[in-house]
Amino acid sequence: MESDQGGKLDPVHLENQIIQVWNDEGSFESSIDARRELGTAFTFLEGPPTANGKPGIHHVLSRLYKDMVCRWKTMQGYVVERKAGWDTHGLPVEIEVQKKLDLMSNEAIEKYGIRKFNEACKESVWTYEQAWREMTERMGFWVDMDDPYVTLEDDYIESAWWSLKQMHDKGLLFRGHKVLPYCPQTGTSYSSHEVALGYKEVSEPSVFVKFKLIDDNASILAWTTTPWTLPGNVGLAVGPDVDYVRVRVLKPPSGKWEGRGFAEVGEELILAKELMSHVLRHQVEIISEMKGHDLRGAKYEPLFPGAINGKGAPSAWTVVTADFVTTTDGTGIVHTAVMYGEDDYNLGMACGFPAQHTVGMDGCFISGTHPDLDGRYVKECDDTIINFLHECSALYREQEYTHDYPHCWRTDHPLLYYAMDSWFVRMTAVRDTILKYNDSVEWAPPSTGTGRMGEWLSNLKDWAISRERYWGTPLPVWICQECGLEHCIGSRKEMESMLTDDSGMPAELHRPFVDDVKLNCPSSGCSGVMLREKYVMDCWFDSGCASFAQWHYPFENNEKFEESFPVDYICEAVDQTRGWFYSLLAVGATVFEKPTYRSCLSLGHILDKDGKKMSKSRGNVVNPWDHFNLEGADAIRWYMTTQSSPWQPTNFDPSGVRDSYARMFLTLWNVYRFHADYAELDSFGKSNISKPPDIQNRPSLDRWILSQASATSSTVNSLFKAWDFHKAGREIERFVVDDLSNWYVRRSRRRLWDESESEDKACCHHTLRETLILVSRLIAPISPFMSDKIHRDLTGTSVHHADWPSGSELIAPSLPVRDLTIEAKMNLVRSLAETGRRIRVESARRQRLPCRKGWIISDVDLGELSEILSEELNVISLEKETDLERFQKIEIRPNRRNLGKKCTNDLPAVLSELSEVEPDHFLIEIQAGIAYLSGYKITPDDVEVRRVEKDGYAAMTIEVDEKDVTLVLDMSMDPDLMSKGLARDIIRRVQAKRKELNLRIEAEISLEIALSPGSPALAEEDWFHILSETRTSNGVISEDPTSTDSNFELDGIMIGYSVVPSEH
RNA sequence: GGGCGUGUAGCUUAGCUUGGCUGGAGCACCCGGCUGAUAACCGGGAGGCCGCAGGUUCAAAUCCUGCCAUGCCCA
Repeated sequence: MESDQGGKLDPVHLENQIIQVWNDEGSFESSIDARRELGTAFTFLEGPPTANGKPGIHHVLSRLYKDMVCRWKTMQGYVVERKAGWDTHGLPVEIEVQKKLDLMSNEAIEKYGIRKFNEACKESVWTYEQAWREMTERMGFWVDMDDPYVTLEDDYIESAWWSLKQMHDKGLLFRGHKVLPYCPQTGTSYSSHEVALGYKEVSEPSVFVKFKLIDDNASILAWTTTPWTLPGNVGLAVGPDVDYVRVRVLKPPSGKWEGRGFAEVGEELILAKELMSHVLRHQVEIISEMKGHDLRGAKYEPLFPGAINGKGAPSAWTVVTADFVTTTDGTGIVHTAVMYGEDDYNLGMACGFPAQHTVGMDGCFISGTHPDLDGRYVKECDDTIINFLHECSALYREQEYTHDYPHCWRTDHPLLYYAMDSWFVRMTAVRDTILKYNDSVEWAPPSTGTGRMGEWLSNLKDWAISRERYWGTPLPVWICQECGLEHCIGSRKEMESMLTDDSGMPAELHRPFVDDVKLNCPSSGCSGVMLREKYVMDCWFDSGCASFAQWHYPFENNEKFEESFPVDYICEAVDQTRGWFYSLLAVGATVFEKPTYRSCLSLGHILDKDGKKMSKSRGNVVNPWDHFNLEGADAIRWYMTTQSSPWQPTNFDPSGVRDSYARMFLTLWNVYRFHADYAELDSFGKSNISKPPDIQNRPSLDRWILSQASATSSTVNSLFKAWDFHKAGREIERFVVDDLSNWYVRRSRRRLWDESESEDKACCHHTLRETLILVSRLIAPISPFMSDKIHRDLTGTSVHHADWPSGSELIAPSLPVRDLTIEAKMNLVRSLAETGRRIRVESARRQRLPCRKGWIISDVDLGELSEILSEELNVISLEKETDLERFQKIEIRPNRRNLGKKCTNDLPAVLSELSEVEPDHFLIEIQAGIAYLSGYKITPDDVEVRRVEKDGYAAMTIEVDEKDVTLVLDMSMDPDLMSKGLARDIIRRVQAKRKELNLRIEAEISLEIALSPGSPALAEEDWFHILSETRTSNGVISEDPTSTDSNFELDGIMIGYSVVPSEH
């Protein structure tokens, strides 16, 4: 045990020492193994971070809550294995490498070589692995980083392949299109993240186009901001319940007509009624009105005949209804080109429109679209198209339109929404199941599950899982070049069995190696060769497989997987709702027909102190090491836990970490040091602990703190169960600071000064030790370092191997019994002690100056606690009293409003007389109706009667448990009290000096006190008290306070003192 | 543009589900006290258009609508 008495806490040193101990002892592993005999697992699944970014303070948050719950569950007796994981695939990695190698297009990557490119990606993935490991260890997150799952490993990929095959075999995997923002210059489609990088405000031509109906002389008016999509037009969408009108042009336009386009007098147009004034520039008459669904099925002439082959698609070039049509802009009729808009594509699929491209992957019109357009870049054709429309009388108006439009962040070209070939998992087929599974998850907070996740799931769309990228899990689908058979490979073994003679097993399960693998077509009678679809998979698919792929299931560890699925607990920030939280549920529902997890804690984000998101570009990312190296990890963890609920977005305040350190850990540490120092003096160590005295036989102060500790433990357990970790932390902090430090230890200090062995001292040692052990267990999940230091010093074992005090299903509770009576009494005592201090402030009587007497007017019997209270109040005797009026007198005060009306000009005289009457007597006269002042009759309405303390008393009444309790203090003064007060002031100064001189508690001193002639007389008894309290072996009283080393003023009188350590 | 959150004292926040006491804490600040008790503690003070604007109600920080700011997700 350390013996640096008065030594300062060095949290960084303490924590690093504990880390060393954990490493030396293998504490993490043994904390798991020690629970195996109970045999109940609590399974945690680590959401894999990517190690190609530097870890920031926001990463500490999720790792904290992962760790906290796992430690807590371990203490409850569960076997909690924690395998680390790394997410290693995906677009961000590619972008990083592309930037580094200056490969700004797919063409450039392929020219550079996929193999070399992917090698660079693989390397890049580990850039910050070391930084992550160090952060993880330093913050005390116990997770097995030596045997992590890694999504780029062949074993992991094989498991992912296996799961995709399960989906394929269930008929859930299909080929379709997905409309994505696409840059023809770089040949890549973009994620929303990348799209967000490139929004720009642009002005472009928009056009109102007349679609001539067949067998009717009217035209339907539609509007588009992308004229280049018009050749691909195959339908017009109207809102089923929107009101439309058919109008006839009456006159040529009156005002100035800008740009191309026109309408003849007598021409008939159809558009939404609400938008007539917006759109039309002619005077018209309404011929008829109709709803959108009345227009359904109307056929019209294609603008670009031959651009799209409408064979076998009877719905092509007809009017259809769609719910997404609104009348907020345009004409209320939406031009639909299946391949160039998400709504368009979905509508096209639903209506059976032909799904054909008019634009190639190079961004140019496909040959056969129109002689003037073929082979030209679409964004350069706006003018040609508008001219063409004008010439064939299909243009009503053109209009410049300004809007935000996404541009390529690399080349600055406008992106095209483009239907890319894509592979999908048919999530729509399992929507109801997955909703049901979601309901079974215990979400914290519940609103993330019902709201954000529920909302998302009920609008579930098919999952586009293929990406035209390079660095990722390759899509394991091969297609026969002869018969078109699609085959999904589910294992390396299966692949090997189907290899063609001229192809071998790939060096690894990545591009470009798997691209070269050719397979024999398995369908009978076909001898075709199968080639792989050259896609990689969405990296969310990777992480969605974590529950089984981390174990290489089903190729290995089947038992391990089966007993850990569904997992009990996952925890990530709320942005993972549509990310990992979803992909886990999606894979679980489709492959295993089970929810993947039972409970999910979704955390709020950490923002900077101004509520702004932390980002590298803003430069407001907080480096966790700034605090690891200052207040320590415990303080950061405590701050994060207690600051707000886990799901509340929190503004990170560095001074909050400091506060947590100062208030919680410094206080706890000093309580612990107090115990440790005296335990050492008394040889009360872990090796020779006497049998603890029965709690019932300990002093009431001890019974009280143990009862409070017990109450706190139960509360904390309930709060943990309800995911209210913040409230639990605050409750522990309140207990440690208010109950333990500021009351129990302060009140017990004197008990341990006693140098002789006593029963009372033994009780105090035991009580403090037991309470500290309990506290260290309660805080262990939140702050694993200091809790372990204290627990180890007190018991010789790690707190992380200890049992949670109460509320476990596996372990019997171990709490001291509650004593509600003593809790209530102590509560009263503490309230009265505070009341006493307030009385003294109001009566200007120093705390150190004792009062002769105090009285409590209450029916509660404080018993032995009465002694504590009299010391706190600094009264020589404290008595119980029933008669409050004994200390009171009445005062009669004028009611100026009433008296003023009655007496007007005589009021001053009346008031003067009133101030001189004898209140008791005058009150009787008022009540009898015979009271007169200056000839005016005084009624009860004219005065206010108040009860106040008699001179020499001060009192205050408080309410405790709905009952009034009054404290009265005797304010009288005499030489004896003055002497005692003086003695106490001297003691306090001398003690401060002893501390300043850094004297050991038992060190003796020589003391000189210099009392000025005017100072209160110091009684002999009080002088002896000073000598003994300050451990003075040689004391003198002199008269000249200016000749001593130090002096102070008391009520205007100078007092001097000199402290000299005695030689040994 | 759509969905889901957040907005309370200089800072960090409780209260909002279920409307009703004087909107409660902590830090920082000021005054006082206490201390062999620490960057601690106690008493008191100052500091609030509870984001803004409407509405419902006898009564709104709380319920409803719109707007603003901010964050996440989706476009």
